[in-house]
Amino acid sequence: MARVSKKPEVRRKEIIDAALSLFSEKGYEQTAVSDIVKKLGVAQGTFYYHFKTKGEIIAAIVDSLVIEKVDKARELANGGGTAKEKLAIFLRGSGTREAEPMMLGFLHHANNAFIHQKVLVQVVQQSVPYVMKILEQGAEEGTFTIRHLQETAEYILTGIHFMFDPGIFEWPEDALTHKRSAFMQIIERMLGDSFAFVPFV
Amino acid sequence: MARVSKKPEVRRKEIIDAALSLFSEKGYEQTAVSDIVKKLGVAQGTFYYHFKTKGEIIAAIVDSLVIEKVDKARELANGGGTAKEKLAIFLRGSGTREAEPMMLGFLHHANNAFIHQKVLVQVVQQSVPYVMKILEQGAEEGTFTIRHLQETAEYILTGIHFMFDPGIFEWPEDALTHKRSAFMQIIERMLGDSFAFVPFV
DNA sequence: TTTAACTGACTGACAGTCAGTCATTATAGT
DNA sequence: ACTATAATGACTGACTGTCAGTCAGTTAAA
Repeated sequence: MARVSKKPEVRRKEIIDAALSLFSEKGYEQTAVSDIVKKLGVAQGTFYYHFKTKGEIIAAIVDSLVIEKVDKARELANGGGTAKEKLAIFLRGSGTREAEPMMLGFLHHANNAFIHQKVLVQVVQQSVPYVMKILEQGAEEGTFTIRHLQETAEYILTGIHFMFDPGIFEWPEDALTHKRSAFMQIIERMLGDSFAFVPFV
Repeated sequence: MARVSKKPEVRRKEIIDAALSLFSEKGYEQTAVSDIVKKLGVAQGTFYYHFKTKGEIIAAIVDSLVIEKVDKARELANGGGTAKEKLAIFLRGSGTREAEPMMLGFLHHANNAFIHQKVLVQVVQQSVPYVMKILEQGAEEGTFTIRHLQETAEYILTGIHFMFDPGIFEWPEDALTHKRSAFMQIIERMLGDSFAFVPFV
């Protein structure tokens, strides 16, 4: 075969892209390394020159997904607006078809559940500081009163990322809108948002 | 080989038990069907006489785990005590070493993440009615005031089962006690528990 | 000339198959 | 009641196809 040498970074990216596309179609388990290299027109050894195992390619994909999602949380926390607005945006943008670059089909394939879970746990844990920042801002603005800052942030993130992820809980499409607004209200009360809820004492 | 015929229910149970024990040691992926039948001293065909695929044995295991956990929620909901007490018991009993029969080692093996997830989702969804019942009781007792009954139950269950499951989030042992009590307080406020929290208005 | 990227045939392990075996149980003939 | 015979269904184990991972050797580029 006509042999082409490329810089490792370039080849790695090619391999990752091809893998991602196949994982989206067939799922991780159902995609053979031989499928990936066939799609690229390289030998199987090439794959193993750049990646130690088939699983290692997942680590690479997971990392890039996590970074992307956590970045959004950071930007939101550091951007402008009231805490309440930021939180609403955060909720609105979760569990939707958009937001994902092209990984959507890949992550939500039933066979990739465990990768999905890894991503979510990482995203939740790494986003905690940014949500805490938003909550602190809300406290300063007088909108929120919070006792357990970190745990509250963790719990909100868990709700957003696990409950509203279409790959975990598969809520019917029409129930989602209602669920999301209910969730927003529940969280507002959790945050002691005095403008959102007056207890009936 | 000396051939022994047994009733399918008996054989199935034998196979499930052997599989469970091996999954605990080595994980699901790392256990070959040939390992399972070797342990039992039967032929490989016997396995495939009783189960269509290797994966099917998981469905059987998952089902029995789910039933067991959901049963506990139902008993709690139908038993005696105030709603607040019941909720406390529910929180206390989650994410601990005990409570599990022998599946512990099996579910928390890193290689079984996806089975674990299936169990959790099923448990959450099937427990919702029982937690709702507890919340309704709390409303009647005047302890709780709740707007979105179902969503609140879903969110509480998600918190309990995902956040506090040692196989998903791996919190350090000493942080757990504090986290659990913080979680209880967050939930009490979420439920508008007027005896637990007075907003600083 | 050296080195780093690449090759592709090969290996071992595994999930799943299948044609056939044997123990058990039901039925019929005496 | 007491066998012979048939039918059933649990069980066998050698076999197949597929796949992750290996490695000794090849070639393009620096």
